[in-house]
Amino acid sequence: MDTTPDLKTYDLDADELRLMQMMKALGHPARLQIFRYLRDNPQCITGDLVEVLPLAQATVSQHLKVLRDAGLVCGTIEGPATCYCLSADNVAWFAARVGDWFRHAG
Amino acid sequence: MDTTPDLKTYDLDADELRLMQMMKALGHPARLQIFRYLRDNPQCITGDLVEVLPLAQATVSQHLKVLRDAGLVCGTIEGPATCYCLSADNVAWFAARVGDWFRHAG
DNA sequence: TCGCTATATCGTTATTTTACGATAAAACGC
DNA sequence: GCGTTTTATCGTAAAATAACGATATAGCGA
Repeated sequence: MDTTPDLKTYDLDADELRLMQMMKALGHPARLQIFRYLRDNPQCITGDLVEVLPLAQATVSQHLKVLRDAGLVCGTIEGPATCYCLSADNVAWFAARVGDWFRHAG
Repeated sequence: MDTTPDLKTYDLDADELRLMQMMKALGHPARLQIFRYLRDNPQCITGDLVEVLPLAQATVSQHLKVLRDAGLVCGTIEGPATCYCLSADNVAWFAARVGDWFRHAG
């Protein structure tokens, strides 16, 4: 007899989950602002972002973690501060994948 | 004297807000699955999606509303059912905008 | 008209997210 | 070592989201 459970298998694969996580990360105004700031001001530190955004330092740090976990941003310790920049490869992957996924969809 | 309030003006413009809303809408597994299904199966009805997804009918309908509000999907009444398909123009806009926004960012 | 089908919306609960102040952790100058 | 600076993390409260069953709406056929 068949022991395989009757699961619905209309699932997302690993790449699609990654894509989804990135879109979820960017689907918040503060995080899109952070992303834009890093795009326009490479190599800035957390304090620069705190100054620009209407949010507490803890909140900005939390949003940075979401962007880091999504792989869109990386921070390197620079003395007492942390220097952030976009993760070029992953951002390029994101842009390319969105192109593949959506461009010929309409 | 200066009566303008000292607002932080590092805001998102209308296009960026629209982009954000679209990414937010797609940043959920069920909605990305719905989008993919509509991409691969144009002109399907709500019931088809309910059959494929492990969610109740009400929940699928709610997700469809989010996608509609984001402008990614449109539904037209087709007899007793509703026929859904991707909003070609807006999806193309999304793909193009992501390209602009992210491609030369890394 | 009376069901029957398909779907949207309502009302509610559980979960997740967001935001903050307070507190740790780490690097540097003195 | 001792402050100072900068940032991450913790703990928590408020708000938003996700999911469901139940109900309303609308079209079509008998």
